[in-house]
Amino acid sequence: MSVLDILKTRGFIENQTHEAELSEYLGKEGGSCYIGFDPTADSLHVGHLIPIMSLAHMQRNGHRPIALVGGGTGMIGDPSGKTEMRQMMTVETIEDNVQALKNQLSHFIDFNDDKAILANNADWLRALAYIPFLRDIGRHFSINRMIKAESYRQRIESDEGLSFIEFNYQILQAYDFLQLHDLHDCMLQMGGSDQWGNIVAGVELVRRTRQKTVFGITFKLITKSDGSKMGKTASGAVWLDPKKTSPYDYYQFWVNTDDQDVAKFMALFTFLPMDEIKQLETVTGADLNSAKQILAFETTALAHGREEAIKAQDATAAAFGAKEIPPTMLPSSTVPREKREATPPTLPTTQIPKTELSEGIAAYQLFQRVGLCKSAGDARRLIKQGGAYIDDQAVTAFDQIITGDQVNEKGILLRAGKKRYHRVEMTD
RNA sequence: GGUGGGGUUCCCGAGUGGUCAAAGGGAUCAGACUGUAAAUCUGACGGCUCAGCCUUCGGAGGUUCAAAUCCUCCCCCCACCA
Repeated sequence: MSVLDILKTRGFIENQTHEAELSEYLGKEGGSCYIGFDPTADSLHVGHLIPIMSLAHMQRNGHRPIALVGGGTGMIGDPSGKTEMRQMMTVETIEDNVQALKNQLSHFIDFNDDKAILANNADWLRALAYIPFLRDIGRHFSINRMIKAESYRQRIESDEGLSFIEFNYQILQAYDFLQLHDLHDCMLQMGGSDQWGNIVAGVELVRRTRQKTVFGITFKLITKSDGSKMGKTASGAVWLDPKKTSPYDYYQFWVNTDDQDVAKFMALFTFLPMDEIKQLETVTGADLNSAKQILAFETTALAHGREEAIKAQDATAAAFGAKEIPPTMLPSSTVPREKREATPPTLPTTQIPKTELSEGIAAYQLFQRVGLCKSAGDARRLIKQGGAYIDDQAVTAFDQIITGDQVNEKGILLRAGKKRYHRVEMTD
């Protein structure tokens, strides 16, 4: 089974060029493919996992993935799918982001011994000479064709319009493909479905200038069962950077997957074998929770390492109760299945001086102070509605006084609702 | 540049002088039910030293006992025309 089939059955692929040739190319080892990443943020997020996982699949099947960071194109901004002009970024910011990207990608892809390449299109784009570029590359592009594309047309008709540099984005991206083809023998570009136009432009440019057939694949836009885009929560994107989204929160994000999405996400975001994932279809009701634990464990282990995943699992057990995971479920997963002694989770903690605590703090002020509630009024409401707990005891009065006597060696455990915890520690 | 229509609490959107902290919906947060899911039901949803008070309706002034609502100037957005 070639990677192409794997990606297809796991639900990655939306569209592709050259059905037969591409299948043949990926059927034998030693191929190469690339995906572009925009260095517009200092961290990747869950939305980037589809391209990342697909590169990882490529590598696992004997091909060499290339992650192309848009150090050059990031200074322009891709108009595809955007309705506003992008903010231009400084060179320094982009350099920082490129470094961060590589760190995160290396969790999924092995960059050692040139088994994968991190390329930066700044290397060739910044040195570009305008006249030769127009002569050699620009002449292959038709304005007529480009302005017919939906993404450009929208922008052209809008009041802001489309600036000349943005208009060149597709040409530059096509040129990237050409460069990677020349430098690394790269024959395949993959990308989001909004990239189809840009990818095809690259395919054509290589054909015209090198008389070679190269390929393109676009990924499906992954939506949740309710139709919304996946990867966003109320508090924003779910980041791969542990400083921006803690491994525990990352794990929780996956545990909270909708029932209907579990199998789909398992196929896309883990490497567990498909025949085992298929068996999930017969799992219903509360048993699905075990599947979600596995999903969360596997995804967290990929992004943050096995150790962090175990910590997150234990913290989850402490907060929500430990459960055994049946050995028959996804047997290939190396998730710890036994019911273990729950260890206290590494929860966000606030330290409060002893002197202050001995005077006593009203419960609602405490909840506000640690950030569980955004205002005193918010905290009052929470308490009034019975959603505030201290050491698993519901707080009954908003002005209940908390003093140092109630602090044991572990501190006080505050809880808002079912899922939000915060620890208070007393300091001298 | 001209003409017309707008800017309301996180978002959409009602509100044309007092009964407006401002309808309705969405999002969100609690509670119930559950399986840390979904759906449903209930409640909350500007701030505070909370049966009271304070600050909000693009900005600055003004009229009035009283303004989101009326007047003046300014800023921004949208549509059509140029």
